[in-house]
Amino acid sequence: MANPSIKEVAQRAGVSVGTVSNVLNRPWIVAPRTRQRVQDTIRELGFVRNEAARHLRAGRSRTVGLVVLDVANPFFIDVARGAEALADEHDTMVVLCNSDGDPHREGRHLDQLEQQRVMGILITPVRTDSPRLRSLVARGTPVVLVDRAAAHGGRCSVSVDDRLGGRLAGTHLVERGHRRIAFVGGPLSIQQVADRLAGVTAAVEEAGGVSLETLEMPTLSVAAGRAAGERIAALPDASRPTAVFCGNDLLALGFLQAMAAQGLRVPHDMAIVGYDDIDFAAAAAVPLSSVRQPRELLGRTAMELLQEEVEDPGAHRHRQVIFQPDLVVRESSDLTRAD
Amino acid sequence: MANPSIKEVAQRAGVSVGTVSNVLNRPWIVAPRTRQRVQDTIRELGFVRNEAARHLRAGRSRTVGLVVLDVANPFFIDVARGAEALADEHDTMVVLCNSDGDPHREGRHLDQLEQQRVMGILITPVRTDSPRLRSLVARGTPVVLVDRAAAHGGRCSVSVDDRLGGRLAGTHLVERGHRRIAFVGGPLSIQQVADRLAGVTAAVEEAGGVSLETLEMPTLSVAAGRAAGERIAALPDASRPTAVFCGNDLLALGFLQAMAAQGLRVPHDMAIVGYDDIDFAAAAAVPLSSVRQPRELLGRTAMELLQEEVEDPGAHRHRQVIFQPDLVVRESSDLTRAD
DNA sequence: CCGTGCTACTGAGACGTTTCAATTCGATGG
DNA sequence: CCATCGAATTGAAACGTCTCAGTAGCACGG
Repeated sequence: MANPSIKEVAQRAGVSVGTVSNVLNRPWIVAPRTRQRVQDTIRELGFVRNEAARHLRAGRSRTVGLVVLDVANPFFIDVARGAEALADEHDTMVVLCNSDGDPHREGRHLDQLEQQRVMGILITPVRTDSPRLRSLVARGTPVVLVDRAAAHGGRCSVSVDDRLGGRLAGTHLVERGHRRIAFVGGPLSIQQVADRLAGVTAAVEEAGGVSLETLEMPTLSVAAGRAAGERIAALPDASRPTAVFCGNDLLALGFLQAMAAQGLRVPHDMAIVGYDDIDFAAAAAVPLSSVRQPRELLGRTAMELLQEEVEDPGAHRHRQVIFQPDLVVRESSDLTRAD
Repeated sequence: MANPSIKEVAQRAGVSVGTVSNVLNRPWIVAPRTRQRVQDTIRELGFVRNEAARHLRAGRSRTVGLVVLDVANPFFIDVARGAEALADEHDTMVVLCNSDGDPHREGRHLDQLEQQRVMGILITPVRTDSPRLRSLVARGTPVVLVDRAAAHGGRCSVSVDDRLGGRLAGTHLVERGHRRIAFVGGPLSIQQVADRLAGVTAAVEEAGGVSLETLEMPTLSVAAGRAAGERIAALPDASRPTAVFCGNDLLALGFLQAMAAQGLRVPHDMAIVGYDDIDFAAAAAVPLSSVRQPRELLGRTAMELLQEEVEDPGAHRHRQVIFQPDLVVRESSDLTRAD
């Protein structure tokens, strides 16, 4: 009635369970006649392998967990696509988990994934070095950090040079003549955000005579960007920055909306540079300048490192891959393109 | 060394495996002293439950599969969030799978999910009634259709009245005086798209004296929308439609970009109405009018129906829940709001 | 006809958990 | 002191698969 097992297939086909298993896993060692008979029976009975049993037997599953900070951010979706593309080639499944920037949620997902004995975990952690993550690794689950460099050599990581990204944005704005710049970021406890700030700070300091003020928002969302925009728009003209560098594109989009709502023109009254260069950045009210990251490549490379580690843990040496971002200048920070 | 099992915990704590299992699952029946001792041992050894074994024993997993047409579409991400919110309350995990509109990919995901013996599957199927899905149900995996009404009473479904949505958009454009309207849609094999077209068609026919032309694109993506926009922009002024209704917001955003690139003003030269009202619609170059669907509620309700079915299959009666969409008018179709 | 070597197949054991009937152990009451 | 009872604990079976040592059968050469 319910799902037939390998045993029932064996019985019906008149062979042993071992033979059915062989048909499934190493068909070439089974005589063609037998193989055919078993395959027919499988179809007839509608037999479906029980992954849980395989998994229990094998000790490890064929699943990889991917824990991201925000599924609503298309940046992470692209990272996931990259990871999944490679996973497909390895007959592996990717489970996407959303921590939403909450360490507690992150912990819950890690628990679940560890209980599932996943092959490994790709994660953009909420905090840099949680003990939870450390114990995970200690107990034998390979972890690859995504979009964040590993502090120690204890694990692999794939990241983008966020300091450089911040510097690119800062230098660009300084070169366009801005002397009052604001940085709108998410919580500085997120390493990427802190690094981007450090980058823009360095660029500004080198330039000299340029002020940089920081607005730390609780999240990296469109709503937070809108709130930040409203606060900045409320400043008197004289003290209001003329350019803003946002910690990611969601913030930038929100900020842009606020500018429109408050009647400030972009880029005339306010230049904006975002981060990530998500697809929607180019489609915004005013096309957004943004620091581009190789999103899919990030995910794909992380999965590559993980597969490498899983396939030969002995030979594997942890590596820190760091990509370079580049700046895409569009209308939001370029007066020459504006009407 | 490796992950300790319940057996090693039992040994170390000087109890039987049954007792450890009881501490884990029904702690109240274990004497406090023993319970404490076992819990200490668990912590000491870093014991982590093996979900595969539980699952094998239990016969079914605590996971639900959610198969969507396009993860890059924020609409489905919101649906997923709604589903996950409820899943959390039931201590259930959601696995998000992306069919990308490809029946083959969809089939692969369904195979994987069935092998995992998931509790159930929430799916926006590529085609209306695939045999693959039917056999899944026949073999005992509960399926709830999402964003699509079930043709027969054989399963639950949660959907939005797409015909009504199309009608709202059509009526709106007709009322604004448009007499040449275009529908830009994804493949009409997708039921939602066909229904939206049917709705707008009905609205146009009722109005009389209004022409509707259809442009069927291969996908519901920003790129496809851009391509559609370029084709329509290339038409001579006299025969070019003055308004377009796009099958979803991604198409609409792409279409909007093409208008800007070709020098056509929105809404003056071309009015645009999208579908889904994703968050980015409001942040577009010209804020998009769009037909809004209760995205999270869609996911949450689907999960509710599934849980209901799983918890008491006997008492469960399949239901078709249908929500009403509504139209959000913004600048892209409203001359009075444009500068 | 026997030994050898091969191919094809068999069957038991193990993976880690849950469950449940069976057992042990004290305490209580007669 | 024995019978009884309840609480606490035990131990084995079962879930479905894979693996591996073993067996059967056959062909071939000597």
